[in-house]
Amino acid sequence: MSEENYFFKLSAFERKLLEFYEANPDFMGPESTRREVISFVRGGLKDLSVSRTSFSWGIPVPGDEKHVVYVWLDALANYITALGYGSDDPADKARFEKFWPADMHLIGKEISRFHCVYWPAFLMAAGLPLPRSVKANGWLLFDQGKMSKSRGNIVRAETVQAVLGADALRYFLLREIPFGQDGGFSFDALVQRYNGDLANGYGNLVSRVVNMIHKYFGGILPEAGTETAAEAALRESAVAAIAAFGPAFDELNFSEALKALWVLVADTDGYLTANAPWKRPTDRPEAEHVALQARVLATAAEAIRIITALVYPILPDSAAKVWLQLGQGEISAAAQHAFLTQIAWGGLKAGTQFGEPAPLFPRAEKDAVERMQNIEEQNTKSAVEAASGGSAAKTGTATSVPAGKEATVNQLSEKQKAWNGAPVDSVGDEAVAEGVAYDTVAAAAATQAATVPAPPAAPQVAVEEKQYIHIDDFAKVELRVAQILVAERIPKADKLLRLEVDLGYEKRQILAGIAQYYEPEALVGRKIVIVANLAPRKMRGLESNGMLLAASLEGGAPVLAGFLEECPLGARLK
RNA sequence: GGCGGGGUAGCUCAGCUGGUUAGAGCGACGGAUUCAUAACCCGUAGGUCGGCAGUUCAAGUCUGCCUCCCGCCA
Repeated sequence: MSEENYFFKLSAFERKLLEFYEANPDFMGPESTRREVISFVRGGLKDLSVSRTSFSWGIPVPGDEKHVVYVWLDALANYITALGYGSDDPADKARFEKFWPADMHLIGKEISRFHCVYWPAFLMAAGLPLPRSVKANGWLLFDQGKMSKSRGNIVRAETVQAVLGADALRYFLLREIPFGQDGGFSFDALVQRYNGDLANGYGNLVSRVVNMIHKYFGGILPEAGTETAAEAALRESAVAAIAAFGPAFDELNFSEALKALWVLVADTDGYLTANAPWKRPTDRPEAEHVALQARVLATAAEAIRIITALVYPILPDSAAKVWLQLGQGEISAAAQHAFLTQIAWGGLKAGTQFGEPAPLFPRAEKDAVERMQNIEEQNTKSAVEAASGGSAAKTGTATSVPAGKEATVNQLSEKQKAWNGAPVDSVGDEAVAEGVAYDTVAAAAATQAATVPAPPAAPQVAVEEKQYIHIDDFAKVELRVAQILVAERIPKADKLLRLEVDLGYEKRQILAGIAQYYEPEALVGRKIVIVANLAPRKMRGLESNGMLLAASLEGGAPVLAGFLEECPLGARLK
């Protein structure tokens, strides 16, 4: 078969590209990718076919519309056209000026050629600045024997989030898998990391120190007093952790950064045990013991403060809790003022009122793995059902999406071995805005971690003009007691839960936007209040008949309405 | 088939320009302890560093061949 194509004269850029790589050693990473790409270019570049006439879907070539632009030329160009390149609108132009060149394209390693060779050549040809760097991460592989029974051997981020929390997933991906390398994902490994590093390590350390400060000093941070050799050693350990963490993080070497930081966790644990502030030898005078307790606990708390500040990008939810326990307020505010990047020993002030101790990472029990597998299995089943009939569009997008996400998913499901969860839904948009290409969940998590989370919106108290309603208006609302029979997550919907409730006289399906706050399993059997005469509505293809009542807090978790005494199903509230 | 990256203790990985008994964490086992999330602390566990050959006074660490895994390309 033959057809007429337009070609991009890639061969003309061979030398320029090699010179560029030479002059910008940090452009590509990790090192393996860099070598691979350079060696590829040295091997000679052929001109690249960039149009097709054999089909019509795609963007017509200007001036020769029987051709459509084919794959990588248009795909890569999206990085800049999405930012406003080529537009006459001043706002678009300004946006392009502001965001281009991108600081980093974060991609999967299999598409490094397109981002490290073709894309720079296209930009050179157009006279545009090149992205400052392209970093390629590896794959997440699945433990074959364990999970790939049915065809759907993917794991969704929500599954892990539901059982262990999003922090746990971020931590696992960034700690377990050295950047750039392939890494295996398994629920066992995840739980092992979670229990070992988070529950037994960081979480337990925070717990013992905060508890003792409450127990021995009423929750008020005591004055550390004079430093002894032991405190000096811990301080030096903290300084070393700070020094190691930043550079490793900047190089995307998250696993090394975390490893270095966890040395401080272990040192702090060891320091506590060695000084045993909970035990007073009989020959130690009371006053002396109190001084020791003060010194040891204040020092350990300071180490925790350092650990927490550094780990914040990776464990944002947990770090925020610890920050409160340390009496430091909202960590997002500290992050905004760059307090966290200027972290140095000695930030805690004596006299600070500590918050209440609260568990950070409850130890995962043996059933955690099973629970995640069950959730995943159910999701897979529903996904398969939902997918039947809607696969036509898939093939088309697989070849034209630049970031490789769709392409990746397809390849993986073919090969039945890689893991690919659903990224948090906001990631996609941010990726475009920042000119960052996403690939696997690891990449998404990595970048999420590298980005300081946005501060929560300021609490808003709605001041509304008071409008009275008549009793008849209220009577129109049919509130009834219902019991939840079934609760399950809906594939690709991170907020919605599908509930089946029993009203005594009938059963019905209700969709509720509480998936981020309630675990489906925990809801089954609960008696709740629903609006029984709300007009039915379809969401995600499922019909919702009614709604459930919950106290809703601005930016906070909802609290389902319930009863203290027993009451029959279907009973009307009025 | 071509190019590139990998194969180090049960698991996940460190090991710079070759140099004393090959390391860390987890897991396992033994001990100690109770502030803490059956957590923490201490100690033990001995892996022919994928295989073979070579260079060298000396090789996971350099060279060649082989083998297995992975990516890109054909």
